[in-house]
Amino acid sequence: MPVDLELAPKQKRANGAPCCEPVVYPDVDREQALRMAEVAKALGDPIRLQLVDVLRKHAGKVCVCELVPLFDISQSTLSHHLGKLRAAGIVDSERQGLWAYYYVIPDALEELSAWLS
Amino acid sequence: MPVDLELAPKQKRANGAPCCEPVVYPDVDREQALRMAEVAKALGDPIRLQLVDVLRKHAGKVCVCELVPLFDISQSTLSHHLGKLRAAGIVDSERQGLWAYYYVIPDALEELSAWLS
DNA sequence: GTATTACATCGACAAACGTGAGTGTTATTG
DNA sequence: CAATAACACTCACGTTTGTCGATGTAATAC
Repeated sequence: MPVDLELAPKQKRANGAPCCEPVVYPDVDREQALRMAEVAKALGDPIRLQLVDVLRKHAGKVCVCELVPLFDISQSTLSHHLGKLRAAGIVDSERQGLWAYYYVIPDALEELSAWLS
Repeated sequence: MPVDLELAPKQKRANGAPCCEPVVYPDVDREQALRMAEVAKALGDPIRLQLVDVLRKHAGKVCVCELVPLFDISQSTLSHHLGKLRAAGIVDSERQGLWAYYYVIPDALEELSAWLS
């Protein structure tokens, strides 16, 4: 919201004097920021974002062989993206014979989602 | 939610036959994915995430000179991060004499936030 | 006018990234 | 058994990233 608080009428500080006193501080500490940024970074690729979208909407376990034809990338690149999502703690997978099934880890997106709301 | 739908009992496809028919599709189209991934990517760095946190919570325009002492990075690096946030359409700035004031663009995070919820 | 401050931009660097071709591993089919 | 499918992993590549020091630009203070 463009509240347009008073823009503190600053003055150039005297030689060597400290600049503006900071009057605002982050509510989110470094630890939280690291966790949420890791999740956001993993979502920061359109293919990975669509992957998560598919997995979330399906709300079950999806075979990689169903994901491959949805995207215009090679199988190895898709595997790489799934690996990134797993490394970020967003998804996990389960082997079943020849097939691998991926699913979204419940609550993995919650902290970021809550912060954004 | 770990609904654990039936894991379709796949069978190895015959030589040359198409693999699994995809039964799931993304709800989010390519355009949306590109927009949201751009925002997520910009939030995918802990310093930028904290920057956005400060600017959002303050709900007004914040002078760069107040932001610099909050983080353990050089002024030029901070400027670089603010530039990235601006390029992603998350923040904008306003010059006032020697000082620059940054603020979050209303609704810039809305699409991503809604998708995550 | 001169000195100095606030901020953005440039140049450089190592590290990480997205991508595909190729390879390896394991399981299934026949 | 042999052939082959599904998937992850390795290697190589060009691109992007985060970082800092140095420089540029514009405005203020004296």
